[in-house]
Amino acid sequence: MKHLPHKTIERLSQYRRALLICAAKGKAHIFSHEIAKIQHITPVQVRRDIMLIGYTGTLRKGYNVQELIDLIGDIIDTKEGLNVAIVGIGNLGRAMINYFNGKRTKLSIVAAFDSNPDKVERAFSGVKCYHIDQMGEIIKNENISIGIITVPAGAAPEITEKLVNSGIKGILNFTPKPVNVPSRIYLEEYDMITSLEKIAFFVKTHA
Amino acid sequence: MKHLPHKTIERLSQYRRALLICAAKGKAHIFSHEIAKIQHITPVQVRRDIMLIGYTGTLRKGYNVQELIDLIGDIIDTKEGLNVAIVGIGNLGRAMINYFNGKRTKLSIVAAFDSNPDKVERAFSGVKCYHIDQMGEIIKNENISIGIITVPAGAAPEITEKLVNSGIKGILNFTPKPVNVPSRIYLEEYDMITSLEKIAFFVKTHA
DNA sequence: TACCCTTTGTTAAATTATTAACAATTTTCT
DNA sequence: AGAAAATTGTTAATAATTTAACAAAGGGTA
Repeated sequence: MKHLPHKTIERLSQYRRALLICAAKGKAHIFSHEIAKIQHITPVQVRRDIMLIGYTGTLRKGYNVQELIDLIGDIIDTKEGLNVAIVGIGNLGRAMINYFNGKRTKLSIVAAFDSNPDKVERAFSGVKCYHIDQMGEIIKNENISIGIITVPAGAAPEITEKLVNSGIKGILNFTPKPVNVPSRIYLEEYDMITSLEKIAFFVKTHA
Repeated sequence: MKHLPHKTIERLSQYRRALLICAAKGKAHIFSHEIAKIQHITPVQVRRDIMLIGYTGTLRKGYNVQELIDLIGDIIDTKEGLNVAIVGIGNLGRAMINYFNGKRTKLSIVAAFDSNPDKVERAFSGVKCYHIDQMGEIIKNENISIGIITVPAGAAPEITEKLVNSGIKGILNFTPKPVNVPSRIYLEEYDMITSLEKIAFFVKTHA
């Protein structure tokens, strides 16, 4: 299989989540237009994405829900799963942990870090919190490959550097401050304010 | 001015934030490559975005920081500002409120809603929480145009419907469940799990 | 002055992403 | 059997986005 576009990867993740819900309801097959409806996109796009991963449905029944779930899993997940750490146990950090607890996934948050002594050595929704200075050690011992940054913006560069030095492979930065990482590390950044300002712009102009 | 691309709007919001920091440091002028460095993009893209909004820098000094901030404000903000409500006072909802409190911006979170009686009538970081049943009334009285959904996924469709019926203009949905809105309403959705799974994929394939 | 360096503004090209179009296939109905 | 309807898979077309290329301008310097 050749390159899968970034956007396709994102949609596959979302298809899988929708499919898992369908599977739980006992639905065995699904049509492209049904998936499309759930995700507010076009059926063509769904078929195209599915084509790109080399799966084939049947003409009258559509796609086999479980097969598609499994195939997307083969593409996105690693067999053993990946371990995740969260840095910064504020409201956002706790939200992430809670968010994850329900889901069954190949990604597990296995450690948290914070600089506040009141938080270290405590567990948050089952995830133990360590002091930031222990980051290098824990990340290596626990084989953690992804770090989520949910600290205040000012601390982001320093935390990023620590994560990079600890041998992390991917980073999700939720602070509004863009951070720099070596090109071997995959970086994703999301900024809530930007999302809101974008909505504001379109509300304003569409009015 | 003609259509500004979505991506340009997102970047303008980010440029402005970077520029505000520069201005606070007393920097009066900035080059496209400096902005680009901060945002990890190319200088050409910065110049192109700035061209699209009709601003012009000077050849030897670059762009005037304050002028650019003001112009981006003219584009993104409304003069009087927009009011925002947050629905669901869990960790994520509180994170959003805290996030906003520091920033000076034309968007203000003026109300929160929750179904938990222990939370209603309380204030969270200065934002008063009402019962969900009061949504229609409060949104009209407070002239709220944007709603942020931070409830558990299962409740998302019902909350969305209430927001729509209350006359909201834009929605930011943080639940993993895609919601349906009439086309007159601007909808933005963000799903943390998708972001993480995307990172996982690239960590896996880039290894 | 004449040349070099830097930076903007902008057009053109390339790339990426989405949408349209449609042949092929299977089922259902008459 | 033959026609009609629905759906997939795929190629072609379109649209959106990014990147490249480069002329023009200004300032420094020998």
